[in-house]
Amino acid sequence: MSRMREMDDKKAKRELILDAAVRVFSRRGYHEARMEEIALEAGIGKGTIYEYFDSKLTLFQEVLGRSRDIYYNSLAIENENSLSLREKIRLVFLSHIRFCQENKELTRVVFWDTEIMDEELKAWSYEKRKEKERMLSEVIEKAMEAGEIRGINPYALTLVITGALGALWLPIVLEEWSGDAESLAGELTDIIFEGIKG
Amino acid sequence: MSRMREMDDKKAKRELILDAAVRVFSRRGYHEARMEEIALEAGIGKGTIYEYFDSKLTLFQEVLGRSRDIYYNSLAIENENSLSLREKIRLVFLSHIRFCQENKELTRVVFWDTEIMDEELKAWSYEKRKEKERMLSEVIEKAMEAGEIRGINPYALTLVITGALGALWLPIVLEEWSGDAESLAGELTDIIFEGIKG
Amino acid sequence: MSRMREMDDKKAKRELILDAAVRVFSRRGYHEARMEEIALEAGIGKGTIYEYFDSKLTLFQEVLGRSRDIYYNSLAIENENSLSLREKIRLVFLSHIRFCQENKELTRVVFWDTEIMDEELKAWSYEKRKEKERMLSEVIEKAMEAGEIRGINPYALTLVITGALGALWLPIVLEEWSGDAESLAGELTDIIFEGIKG
Amino acid sequence: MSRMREMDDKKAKRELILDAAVRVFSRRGYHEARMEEIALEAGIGKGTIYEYFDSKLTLFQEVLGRSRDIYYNSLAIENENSLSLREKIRLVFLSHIRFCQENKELTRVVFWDTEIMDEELKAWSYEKRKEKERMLSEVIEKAMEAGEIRGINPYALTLVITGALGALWLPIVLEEWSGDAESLAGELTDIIFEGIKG
DNA sequence: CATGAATGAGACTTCATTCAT
DNA sequence: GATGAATGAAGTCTCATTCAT
Repeated sequence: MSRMREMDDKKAKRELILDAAVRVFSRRGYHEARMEEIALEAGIGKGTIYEYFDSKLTLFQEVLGRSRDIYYNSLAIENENSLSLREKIRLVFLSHIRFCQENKELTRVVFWDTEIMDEELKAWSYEKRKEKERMLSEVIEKAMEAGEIRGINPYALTLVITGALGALWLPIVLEEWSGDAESLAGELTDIIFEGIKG
Repeated sequence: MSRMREMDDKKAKRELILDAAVRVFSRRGYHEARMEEIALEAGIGKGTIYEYFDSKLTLFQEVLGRSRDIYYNSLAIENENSLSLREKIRLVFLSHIRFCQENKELTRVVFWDTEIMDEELKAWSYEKRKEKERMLSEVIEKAMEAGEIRGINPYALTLVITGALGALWLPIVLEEWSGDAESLAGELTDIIFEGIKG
Repeated sequence: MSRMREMDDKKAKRELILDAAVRVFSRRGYHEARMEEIALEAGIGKGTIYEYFDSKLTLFQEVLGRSRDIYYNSLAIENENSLSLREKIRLVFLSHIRFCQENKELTRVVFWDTEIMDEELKAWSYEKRKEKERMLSEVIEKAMEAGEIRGINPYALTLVITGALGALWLPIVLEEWSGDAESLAGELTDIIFEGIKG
Repeated sequence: MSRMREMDDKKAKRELILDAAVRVFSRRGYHEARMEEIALEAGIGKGTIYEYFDSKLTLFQEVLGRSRDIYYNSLAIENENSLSLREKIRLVFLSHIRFCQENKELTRVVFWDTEIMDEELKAWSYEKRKEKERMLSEVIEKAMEAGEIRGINPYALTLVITGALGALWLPIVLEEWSGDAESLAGELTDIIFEGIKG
């Protein structure tokens, strides 16, 4: 076998393992994923994984890294310098939605949260979130009827608001952001109400 | 000891364990948390936890449930029916930020994602996110200079956009949302640019 | 309270614990029995058992010892020296069957071959059995000398009798056999004396 | 390694574990037996046992089941239909004594009335005993019809025979009795057939 | 003396990783 | 190189026993 072909084989088997790992990590999360299941999914022996990856953690890091790279590449906004910001943002949203729709397993690895989640807890969690969404939607529709806000898709607004909330805890908790709450709350609300159009 | 006092003690010890558990689950995540560490943190013996909670999962469920309840109660928007939507949204943002600032450990339990996160991976993850933010900020500032958008806090806009993105994968992947990508992307962009004011 | 009364109380509580222990050991066996269940059954606190018994093993040893004493006393063949061997054997069978029928819990403790058997207990158990065999052998040899029975290996007869006794508790206690004690004792004795030859 | 050899190895290791388990269960009983001790006895690692058996209980069940099968097969009286009842009974005693003498550890596992006995095992155990009794009763009744033995209660005879068998293992295994199997079997049969009457 | 909350040694079991074949 | 049987560290949980009240 030529050295070229050998390397291709080597690369191909790595790829095989990574593909299997994406699927398994996606449906089990890191801790519930078993090396044996990944090997089985890849159709190879358990020990073979260790020929290509140092450890479970290493494998996961590569899976996560590649998945995120694929995701970020799919956003592809840097190549579109001629577009307006509006168009760029629209494109980001569009690419994101399409990526998620077309790569559910990759998406799960990239955005996965709370790994344990036995069925009871999952249901409870889901209900709580739905309740929050229902509450928000109700308030939004009332405000729309009252003419306080213009006609928009309430679900889209829900996404914007809950999204900002979800994005807002990490810098505070992990990066020790300690700015002024009043100003930030005001600025966020201002953007949502007045828009950013120049 | 009076029966009254006894019950207080019983309750107090439960509370003691829950407090310790919040701290340990917060800094380790569910799987990396060790029952022994929780006991140590609470200043009690390993077996004592099992006098108050059936299992590790049960304990975590209570910690998560209580943390979320505290969080949702802190938002407290239902009692403020007289306020305008604008004011309500501002209040939600404000409460959220203040809660996160004042209850970092609780926050971590409530919003925690991807539990493994050894230091290397955490750093890598952080860098990737920062890069995304920098990129966005740059684009935003350019658009602001060009007069395409009005003068706003770029970081606030970053939060709105990345937040919406972060909120957008779960319904697609877990709830099998399969609406039209084009319309949703358009509506989201529209909200951000035009605002929602009536 | 008088010293006399105190000692009665002390004795009464020991008795209370032993009674509870017989019931629990009988239905659970040694290893599955929980000290807490014994305390509950006795209507006292868990710690109180340790005021009267050094350990679970000690408690079991006393329960086993007393149960066996009660059993052996119920056989009561030594006081009946005037009887013929045939009548003695019939009486042993009869007493055994009646004891089993009337003391199912005690019976279970006595005959349930528990695996614990620390060295001390094993020795005690062994000695008790040997004593029973010696007694039987003596009686047999006397009867043989007296010409009441023909020349046989006394040990073999001991095996047949103690064997039948050992085989006789399980159907009574576990399968709720409730036939007529007199007839069965008679039939067994008859077989042993007359043989089964046609 | 050839697939044939592999399977032999796999089987051999199972056998290795089962052998070690017989020894350890025999000298410790179920509850006092430690998985680590079994592994040590087998000269393998603790985890290896779990490659071949699901749990400690499963392992014990197989040990007990196999031991009993070996014992029951050793009795082998069903193939000897031409023999008289007297000869059959003598053979049962003989086989039993020889089995106990030659398989002390197996014997201990078979006759040591362990308290574990989960429901499945209990049912299995009960069924096996009932089967033994049925077989004996059948043989007895046939012999009675044929006039080989006189009219007696077959159940009583069953008790005498199984009782003697049950009484016969302990002196052999624990007290290292090493008398002549032929004579003892003969003497027991003689007592049962001829009776002891002078 | 009586209690039961607290304890921690020690059991079973899992599973990432190794290594002889 | 590929394999999977073997490993043992490490985790959760139990329960006899202790001891402050």
